[in-house]
Amino acid sequence: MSTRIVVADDQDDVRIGFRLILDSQPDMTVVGEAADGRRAVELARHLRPDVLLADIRMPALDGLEVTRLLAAETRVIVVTTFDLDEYVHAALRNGACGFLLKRSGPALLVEAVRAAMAGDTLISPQVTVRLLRHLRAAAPAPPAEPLTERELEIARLVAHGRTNADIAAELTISPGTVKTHVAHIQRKVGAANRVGIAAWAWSSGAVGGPGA
Amino acid sequence: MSTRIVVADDQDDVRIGFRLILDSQPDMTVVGEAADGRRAVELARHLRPDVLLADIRMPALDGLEVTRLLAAETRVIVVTTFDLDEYVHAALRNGACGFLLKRSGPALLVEAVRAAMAGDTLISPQVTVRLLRHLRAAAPAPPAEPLTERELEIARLVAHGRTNADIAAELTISPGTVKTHVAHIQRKVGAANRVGIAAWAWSSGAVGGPGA
DNA sequence: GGCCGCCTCCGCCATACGGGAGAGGACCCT
DNA sequence: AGGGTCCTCTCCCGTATGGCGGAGGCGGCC
Repeated sequence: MSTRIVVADDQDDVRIGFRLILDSQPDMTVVGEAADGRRAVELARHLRPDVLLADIRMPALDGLEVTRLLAAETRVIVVTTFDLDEYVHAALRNGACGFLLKRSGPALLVEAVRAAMAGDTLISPQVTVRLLRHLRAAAPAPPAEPLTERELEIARLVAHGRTNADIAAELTISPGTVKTHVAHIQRKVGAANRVGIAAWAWSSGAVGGPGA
Repeated sequence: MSTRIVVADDQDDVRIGFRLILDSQPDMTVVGEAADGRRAVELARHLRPDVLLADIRMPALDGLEVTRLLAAETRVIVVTTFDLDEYVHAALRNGACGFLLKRSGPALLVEAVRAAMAGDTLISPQVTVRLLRHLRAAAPAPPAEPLTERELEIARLVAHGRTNADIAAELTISPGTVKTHVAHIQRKVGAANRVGIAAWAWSSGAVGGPGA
């Protein structure tokens, strides 16, 4: 069974190029093309392809909107020429299963389709490097002094907005003890108040991020 | 000029496989192999390859440590069988230029090397999907009521640990006004206190995250 | 003109928080 | 046995915060 693909892009030559690349794969078939966003949605709903490749800049409906509308029913890979941060985030937030730059080359295009089929997400390396800037930026700001296990535990609770009394109850210790821990954490991470602890925890990945 | 590569992995067959794949590329040459981390560092410092492929689980020194030691001088792509979150973050934090699962296949291996050479970062699609979990999870939690511009501005400042007086000074308004805004924000996002606002802001992408 | 949302400001009061200092017990390592 | 780290708890005090209600000015919309 071949992977059925729809290509949506307002430029004829791009669609032709994609079709050429994908059809040359033994297990992939381009079953439809759309030149604007509205048509892309119609086509996807009608043909029910396994994967939709959607350009961002399209008439009628842009690729990000198309992604939002179709994410629940079709795997959408967003393709674009411009690696603007807003695009990447909007695309992934809207449920895209991949983000490709047109200049990434045929091999990655094919791999992105395979990844999407497997339920994974391939992002162009040029884009990934920008996505990770935040993560890298967070790295050089680890606490000068590392937190102990208990402190980390409390820091996480603080970061979720729990009060000292709250935390004390949860850990079955005295509120005073929580205050002591919080004070230590503040000193260690250089926070002026508990919100500073929250900011540190969220930005350094101690919570919320994959680290949680 | 061919891309010079060193492969570090304690399993013979893995090294052989990588060498086979990479040497079959016209523009890539494996110039050395190491079976443990210490040897990998020595080899990299001696041969000065363009790219080092490093397994995580190795004797003497694991791939994450190797990455940390060499990141400044060599492009390191971390390769592993296990897509544990801690691995990914540690690797990228330590300066890796790529993160590959061994089961990702030859095409991605080659692409990862090319990406590293171009200063980009390729991450296995299987891993990316986990990296993005929090980003996706953040989307379905928008505030029931949307914040006004002013409120969003203040929410961001709150999320960074600023006090009301602080914020008032920055925006040249009265501290009382800030309190009013904060109270409104709390009600809208359903936070019991200002740290709850911070948690909302960080997790929903209003600040810090890619959304900022 | 009237309605409404937004931003701005005011006061009062109870509570949570942050700073500082001190201290005992459990555990580990030397 | 002694030193170290970590967790636990206590007291005091000043400030920041959160909850309450009220109010005026401004701009857009009907």
